[in-house]
Amino acid sequence: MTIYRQIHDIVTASIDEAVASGDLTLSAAAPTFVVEPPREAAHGDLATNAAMVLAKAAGKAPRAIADILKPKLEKHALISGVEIAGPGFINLRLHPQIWQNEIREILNADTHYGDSTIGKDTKVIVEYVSVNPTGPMHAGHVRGAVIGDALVRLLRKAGYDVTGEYYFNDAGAQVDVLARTAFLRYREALGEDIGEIPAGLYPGDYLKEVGSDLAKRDGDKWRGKDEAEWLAPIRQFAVDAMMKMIRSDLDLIGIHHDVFTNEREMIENGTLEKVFKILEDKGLIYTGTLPPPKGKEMEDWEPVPLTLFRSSQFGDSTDRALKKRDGYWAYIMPDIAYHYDKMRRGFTLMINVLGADHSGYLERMRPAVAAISDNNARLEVIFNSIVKVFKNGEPVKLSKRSGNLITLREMVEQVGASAVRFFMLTRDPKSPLDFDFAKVVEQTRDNPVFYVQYAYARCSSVLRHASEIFTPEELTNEALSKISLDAISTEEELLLVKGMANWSRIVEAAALAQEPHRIAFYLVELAGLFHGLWNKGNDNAALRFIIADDKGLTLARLALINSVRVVLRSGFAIMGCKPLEELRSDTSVAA
RNA sequence: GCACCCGUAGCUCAACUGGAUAGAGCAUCUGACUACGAAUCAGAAGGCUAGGAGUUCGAAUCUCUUCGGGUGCACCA
Repeated sequence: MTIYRQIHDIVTASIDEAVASGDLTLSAAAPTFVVEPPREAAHGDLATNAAMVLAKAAGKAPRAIADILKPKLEKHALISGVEIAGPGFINLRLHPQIWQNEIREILNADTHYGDSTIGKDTKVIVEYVSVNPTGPMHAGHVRGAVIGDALVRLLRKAGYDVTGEYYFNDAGAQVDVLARTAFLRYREALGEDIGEIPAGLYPGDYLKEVGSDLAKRDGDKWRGKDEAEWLAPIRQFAVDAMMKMIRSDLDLIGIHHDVFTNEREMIENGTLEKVFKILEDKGLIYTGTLPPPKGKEMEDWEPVPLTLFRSSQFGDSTDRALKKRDGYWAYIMPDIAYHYDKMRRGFTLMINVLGADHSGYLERMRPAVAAISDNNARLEVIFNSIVKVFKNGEPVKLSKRSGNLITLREMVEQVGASAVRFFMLTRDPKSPLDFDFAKVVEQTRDNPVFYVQYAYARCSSVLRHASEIFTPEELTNEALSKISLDAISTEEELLLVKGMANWSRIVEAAALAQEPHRIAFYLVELAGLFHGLWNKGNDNAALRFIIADDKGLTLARLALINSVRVVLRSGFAIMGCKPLEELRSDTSVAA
């Protein structure tokens, strides 16, 4: 149990006690209150707003309620001081042993430290990347990929039952274009001069290999044949090749989805008809005419009766067409069917990570999910804004046409997977992000990636030195968790421990908010606490971690060091970054 | 026209989802290396949280509104 929860229980008990003794009368159930670290360290170790939120139900001023609770809290063994401050905050001071024990907790739990169970009854699917299989992953895809993967890891740590999924569209017009380009490359591989790739097809060289592989497999079997004959098999071949390429790109940054789902299979096995029938049975389908689109010049628009879904009953601004005028499915239908499939598989929380250019998606899909699940499943979308790429301080234009598109591979090769991942998580997904190649590898305070890695490397450095004095057996987490930690008592040391004790709260808050970037901010903060403590040792040799003539003190401080390493590793694990033991000038920040 | 997102120190961003005196880094100014790695640390200065109104014990956060920026708004995929 975390310290916060222990204290929360104690406060609850003191409220109950006050009610039982008649000191406090509540006209309603006690509302939820929080126990959290105060903004100002001078206010104590923990603070609660309990007295303030009780004010209404108790019909008393917050400070008066605090006065009633204060003596009851003071009696408690864990609490060394109680102060009432400001509008009615109750500030608590805890005995140092609490924090010393927290170090033991960390050492014992190892990277499971901070694990939570808040998600244990929720089956959640995170759909991310989902890039169409028409080319390699490029810079524009990386942010969403990293956010999605970090979210999967974060939710798992918070106890959710998580599936990370990739959904690819292998049934639309784009993959036909892919197939035609592949066919051209195939003819090229057979020795034909195909000239320039015509506009509208995919110009990239990556399809040359697909063409030659196809020639290798099938010989000249398709040459001179009608498109009707070769389109389907070559499309399949090309899509498989693209997915293979994308998966190896994703592997470069450590991303491995649990499930890959494709659109074609869903269309072919009749899911769309089935879902349509379900909506029809619910009375949500009718034939009608949509108003003309607003804000766009539509010269060829004319009112046409279409098969519509009553999505406005579920909060949409308009009903949506499910069939085109030619009677074939509208593009939204496979999406609805896909989300039906997610529901059928038992997911009650569906999170999609999408680029900000899909902002209209949520308005359309939420009603559909509500309708097919009878409001039992919730759809959330994390929109991530564009990443502006800079090289040598100059913005790099990303365009498929001009061919100067920066690939994921290029990014990873230049700065390393860990640095790419960490950097992508140093901002709220909604804000635009500048990715400057020079900045990401810069070894200064200004670069959060470096700053956190440096803290970890410093910890490791101390342990390397310590291993000259102590045996490996003396330095295991298990051994260190058993020694006396009374010596961990300076303000800076305790501040660091308090920072680490926050880890579980950060994990829970970040998971509930579905905001993995908070982990990055936390790590930077924790690294700062550590660097601060380290420098005390520069000012005063008695505060260094290794004190040659005091083995007991040194071991206690090594326990602290090890616990810092544990928490940093635990955080890195969610970020998907590899901690570095050493950062020599001849090695990169990147891992 | 409508919807969604954003607007916080000169710059880049936080603020634990309604809490106390709004915090960090960069840049500016002061200080700390016979190095458990100073690639760091300590300090100073910097704010009408875009403007206005409301909700309540309490607002950067919630509501309304004005302004400014981004994205999207088809039977396309």
